[in-house]
Amino acid sequence: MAQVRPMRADARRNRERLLAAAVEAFAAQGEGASLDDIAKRAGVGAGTLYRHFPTRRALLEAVYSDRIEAIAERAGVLAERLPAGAALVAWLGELGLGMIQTRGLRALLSSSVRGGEDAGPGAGGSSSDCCDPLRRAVARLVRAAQEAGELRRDVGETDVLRLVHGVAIACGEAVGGGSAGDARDAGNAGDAGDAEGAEDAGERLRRYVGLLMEGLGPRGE
Amino acid sequence: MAQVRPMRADARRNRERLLAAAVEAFAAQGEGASLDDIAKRAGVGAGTLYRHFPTRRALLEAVYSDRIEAIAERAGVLAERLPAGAALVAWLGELGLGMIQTRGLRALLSSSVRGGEDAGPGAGGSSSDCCDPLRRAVARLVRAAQEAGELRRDVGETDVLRLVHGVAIACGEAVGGGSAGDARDAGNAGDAGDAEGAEDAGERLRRYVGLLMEGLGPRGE
DNA sequence: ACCTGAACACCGTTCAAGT
DNA sequence: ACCTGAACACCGTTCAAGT
Repeated sequence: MAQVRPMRADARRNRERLLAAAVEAFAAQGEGASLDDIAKRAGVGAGTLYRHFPTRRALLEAVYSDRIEAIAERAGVLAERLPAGAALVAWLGELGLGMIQTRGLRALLSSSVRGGEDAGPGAGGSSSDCCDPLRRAVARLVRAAQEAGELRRDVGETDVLRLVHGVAIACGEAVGGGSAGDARDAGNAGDAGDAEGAEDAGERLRRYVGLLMEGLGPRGE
Repeated sequence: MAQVRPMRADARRNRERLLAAAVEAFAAQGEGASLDDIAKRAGVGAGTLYRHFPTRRALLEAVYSDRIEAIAERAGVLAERLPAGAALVAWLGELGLGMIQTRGLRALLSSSVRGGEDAGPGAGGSSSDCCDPLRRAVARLVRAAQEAGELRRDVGETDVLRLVHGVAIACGEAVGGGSAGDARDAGNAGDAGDAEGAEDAGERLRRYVGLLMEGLGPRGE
């Protein structure tokens, strides 16, 4: 499963450089950043990028897999410290926050959760997916919350993951991300009686996750 | 505001042809369809496309504005026939269905609802937006539902619009859309106890809107 | 075994030249 | 007043030639 022979020194170095350039590029330009540009900034030929990362998705995964695993591991911590329902809410908040702060992360979960589309060319069955740790994490939290009677039993992990993803999309970009044209707190403020003045994406996320969880609570079960 | 002088005959004809080609292209390839291709299929030069529709968004709006207005008008009909809360739910279902069936529609509402990003280059303030009819429609339904005590008062039209948009994203593509590689009912079925066998995006949408509305109901107000 | 960079196909956008 | 299509800059991807 792991590399049998260690990589040649120059290959290893090029890989590092590519990853470093990609981190910067994705942060600055979003998940659609020019691959050619990344190769150039890394000081390697375009072919070298493709040799190490055959698809854009492969590069995205390499860049964000650590982050994804870190988020997944938070599930265990929260599950220990909080009652099942609260742990689920808290974890969904953290996941959502990660997604609104990091476009690349959102793109990755997006293509994983929506199935098909662009889940990678080699995705015959479900095979393995960099978001599997998130899947496992949410599965545990969901099951625990259901057993504690704090979550309706007719929703699955995929439902929850999908809904959080949707909610994160709904919240819009976090400010200070990097794109041009910030400082737009006006927008549609003073709409009607909207509780929405200078609220930012993070606050919105918390609010929406809260609403969602009320809908997910055990009704007249 | 409207065209002062009527368009020259050839210009008018080219416009029609472009629109027809765009409808087909967006339906087949999604909102990212090649503009060059659209011009070619319409039998006009690339410059002509840009003369009539200076941005991709302008073309999208021209293609889908009728559809948007039709959806907005449904709000009035539903408001007459149903209690306020039910009317809102039904209308959100229709809007969501439109979005999961028509990628171009989703793209349009997306850039309108998420503010910023690509709301068009000439968007200084909020100016006018092709989704304004939807805004007005949802505003009426929301207000009515709140006055009837069937919707919490701390959510605004924009919240509701955003949430439906998110839910539609969460549902994924409708089958039979046009993309390659359908017939994927397996995917992650048999997950755990997931109520998710061969469920399609439409059913999911209804389910999610239902969940959402339970969360939006007046809690212990 | 790995790297380079030219080559190809494609796309969006502009603009001088036409009618 | 409108149209055409060549031209330009850019991007993703491949592959022969190098070391």
